[in-house]
Amino acid sequence: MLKIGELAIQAKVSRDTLRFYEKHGLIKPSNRSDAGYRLYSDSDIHRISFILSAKEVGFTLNEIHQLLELEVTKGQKSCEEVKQFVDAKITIVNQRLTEIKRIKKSLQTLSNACCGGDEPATHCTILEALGDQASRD
Amino acid sequence: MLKIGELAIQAKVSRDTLRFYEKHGLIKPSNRSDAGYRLYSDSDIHRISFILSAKEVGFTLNEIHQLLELEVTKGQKSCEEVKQFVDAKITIVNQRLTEIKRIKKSLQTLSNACCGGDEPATHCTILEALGDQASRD
DNA sequence: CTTGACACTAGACTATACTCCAAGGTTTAT
DNA sequence: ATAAACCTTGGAGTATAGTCTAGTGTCAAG
Repeated sequence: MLKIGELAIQAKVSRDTLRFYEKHGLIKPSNRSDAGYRLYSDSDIHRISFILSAKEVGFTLNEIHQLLELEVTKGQKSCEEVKQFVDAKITIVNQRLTEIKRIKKSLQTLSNACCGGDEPATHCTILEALGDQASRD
Repeated sequence: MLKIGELAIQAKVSRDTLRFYEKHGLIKPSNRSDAGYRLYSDSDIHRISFILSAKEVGFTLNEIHQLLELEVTKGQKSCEEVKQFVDAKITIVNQRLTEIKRIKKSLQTLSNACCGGDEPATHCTILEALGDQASRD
């Protein structure tokens, strides 16, 4: 059982963020101490790690909440409903994946094409680097 | 030369968003009509498309501004400086790429593993799906 | 047995990225 | 020539995701 400060360190977020996530239904302490202190289990570290990953990938806390809710609605939602919801998310993730690869490529073009030595960056613009790809649209 | 409403349609953003981006230095109309109307060139469509892509990938408007600024600082920043800045962004993009693949995989696990027919989604939780991967950390 | 580090709640404040509104001027189609 | 549809600015309002403060309570070490 971890107190909020301990979990905060493990999960690399602030205590306030943990309380904020709780207020918005994303996490819930396993129980409370006599004094009312939140007590978390180790599995909460993974839960928060998931929240942070999903956030990084561009999901809002609301969407993440829905994803985590799938756990809670056990037996209430039919499998097909869950599948449809998740498949919709996969579509979004795929789009984002395409987009991020495009950006990565142009950043790499920019990084590679621009330097020989300490020359001024006369031709270094992302839009030029991206231009190679834009013409492929 | 496009008026703001025309550009808005082409770039699939609102007029307000275009004015907002201008206020924050991300775009600038090529010139103004006699009446003070903003007039944009076709290249602005690509610029906005870049902004939207970069945003989707998780860059803030501030970071995007910096990326676009590389164009403006021609000859003032040495190539090495630009390269370092861009390489730092590539590192971030790579991290995000890893993260998004991880999430995608667990969403797919969730989608595949959970359904045979209309069974209740008893074992459908992302955290379980993610667990397979978490154990590989 | 008190001091310092930590916990609690409630609510105010911040940053980011829009989005909407008011009050007016311009353009265009009928 | 007039109404609809567009443009202008400035400023207010919204949603998201925290972050900070105040006032108070708890616990562990010296």
